[in-house]
Amino acid sequence: MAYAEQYIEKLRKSGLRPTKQRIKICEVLFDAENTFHFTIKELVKIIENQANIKVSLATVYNTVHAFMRKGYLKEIPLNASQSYYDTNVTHHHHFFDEEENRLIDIHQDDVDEVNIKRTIPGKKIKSVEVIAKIVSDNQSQK
Amino acid sequence: MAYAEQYIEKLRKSGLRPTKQRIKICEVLFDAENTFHFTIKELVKIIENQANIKVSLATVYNTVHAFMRKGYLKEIPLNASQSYYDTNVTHHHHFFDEEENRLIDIHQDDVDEVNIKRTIPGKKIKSVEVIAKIVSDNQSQK
DNA sequence: TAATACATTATATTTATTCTAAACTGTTGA
DNA sequence: TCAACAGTTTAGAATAAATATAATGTATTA
Repeated sequence: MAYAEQYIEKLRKSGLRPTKQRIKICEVLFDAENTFHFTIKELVKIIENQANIKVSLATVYNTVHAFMRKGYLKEIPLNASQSYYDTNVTHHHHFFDEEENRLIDIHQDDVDEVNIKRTIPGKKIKSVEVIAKIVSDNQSQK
Repeated sequence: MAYAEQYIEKLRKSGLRPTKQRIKICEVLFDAENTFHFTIKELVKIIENQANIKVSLATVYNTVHAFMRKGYLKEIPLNASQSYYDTNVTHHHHFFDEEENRLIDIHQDDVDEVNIKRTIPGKKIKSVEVIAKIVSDNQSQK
């Protein structure tokens, strides 16, 4: 709760009113020592477990989208039934373990700069994401 | 229709019965001179427009999934409300134009090999996909 | 502190996708 | 060739994520 002030500041600076729901969501997302991945469903569950306040599903969606627009969160490009979000907004990539449905960060230093030689007239590259799908490495493979 | 024979062959080889619905879907997907991207909804529309036969939505889903399992199609990793599929199953990457909701192929030669230095014990990399999001390049930007 | 613009909420709605169970069809082997 | 079977198609129902709605509540402002 000690961090509430800085979240109020953060929200205000980006033109979002610091409501108690948004501050609570900030605490869940940005108090954590490490960045992490989540789905809306998981986020709702965390809020339910650690908060005394009730936050409606619509608010969670709205807030997550607002935070994305402000660059506090990013969406991980994955074809999953639910969207995955990342509190780590620095430039990095992901392994996706399809067997365990688990995302693992790949630090930027662990991937050579992705250099795309082709350009599209009138467009510029906003972001580059690498998704490496991984599966069990059964030794006994041909 | 001249290609029907080869589709029958293709389906049979992969253990799928060559039904008239599947052959029709093959014609739509693989007769095209160029590879292309599509959503289920778009595929249904194409089939409706160029076929005399009626194919139910469930069959389209089943067939697309069967073709994916066989490696005839692949899914493009994108957080979109609908899944995007690609008839180009060779190793390549994509631009995604968020403003126009448009996918553009990036040929493998236009991207340096993505070399991931990190490994996960017991796992091996199955596929590596690069998604480059592009936006309008307004000259007048700081 | 009143007015107002923005937020939250419960609920309904939308939409993609999956499921179901009955009817149908391609294949196999006699 | 045909019966039997396993795989397939189908319409419609079910599911679930995400979005819209509209009434109520709250932060901001002057």
